[in-house]
Amino acid sequence: MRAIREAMGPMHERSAALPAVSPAVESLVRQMIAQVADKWTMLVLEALEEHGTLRFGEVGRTVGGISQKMLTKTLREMERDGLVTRIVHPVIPPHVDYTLTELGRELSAAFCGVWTWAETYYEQVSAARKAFRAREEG
Amino acid sequence: MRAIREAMGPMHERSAALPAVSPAVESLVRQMIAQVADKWTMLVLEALEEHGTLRFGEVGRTVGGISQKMLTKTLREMERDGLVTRIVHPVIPPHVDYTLTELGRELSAAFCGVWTWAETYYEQVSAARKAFRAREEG
DNA sequence: GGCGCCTTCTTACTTCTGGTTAGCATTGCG
DNA sequence: CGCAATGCTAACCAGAAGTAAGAAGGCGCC
Repeated sequence: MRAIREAMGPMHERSAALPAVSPAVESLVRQMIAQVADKWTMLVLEALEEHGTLRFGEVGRTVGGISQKMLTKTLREMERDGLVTRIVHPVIPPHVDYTLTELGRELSAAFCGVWTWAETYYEQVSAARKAFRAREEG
Repeated sequence: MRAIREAMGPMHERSAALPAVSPAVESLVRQMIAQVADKWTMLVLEALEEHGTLRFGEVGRTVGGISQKMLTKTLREMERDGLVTRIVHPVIPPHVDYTLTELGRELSAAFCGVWTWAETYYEQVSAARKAFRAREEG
């Protein structure tokens, strides 16, 4: 994710003609989008939204297919951004609970539209994909 | 993105207890999310939504900070998934126009919530980030 | 006529992210 | 004793993304 190209690298220097919002806000929002528009973040968000509070391993199993490393990293970043609270119960074996914050629930709600879109249009998308393949092969 | 771990690799094999939807649909939707929840896809989507039809270079400048390689790849995938139409005017120098399809506009609308979230809460997020840094350093 | 420009896209080469595997810490249980 | 359970880290490696350069080909400039 690399902090949105820390100086807006190649491809010219951004068109000067942007909508209304201030460039600073625009840049911040883009940073957030870049960090939040991550596969694992979305999946973890949905898992926690659906099940309430989950332990580390439960999040992993619910999300499915995520490595411990990425799960740790994703949850850390989400905690850092105030999307989840992380409660460590100092027992052996370790027990850590993750819960969405209000901010996290809001974001989850915002992503809801994307989930709905995916569920609504996945047939159209796979049709488009098939047509595309046929077009380029034929 | 790797097609949602082509066999749901590590971290056990998904919890058997999932909501209502069929596992096949669930998996397909996850694939789509994984491919569509990409930083560049979101940014390109927004650029095209906002400006209507754009040429290759214009998309790049509007998005800002994207390499030509990734722009080509992203637009190709979006075309393949039926999100944009790609119209090549066979002139020299080359001239290629990109426009959102109805499907793309729907997706853009779905992402609108995320943009709104980001604009609404970026102050809270940066506050949370600052607090987190203070907490872990102090 | 030769040179270079324009724009989109491709092709090496390099850097960085993410996955895999192994290990640590610490208590209880067989 | 030794091993399972749980959250997390470290080392290593494949694959993804960034960088830079080139190709195509008609047109303007000298």
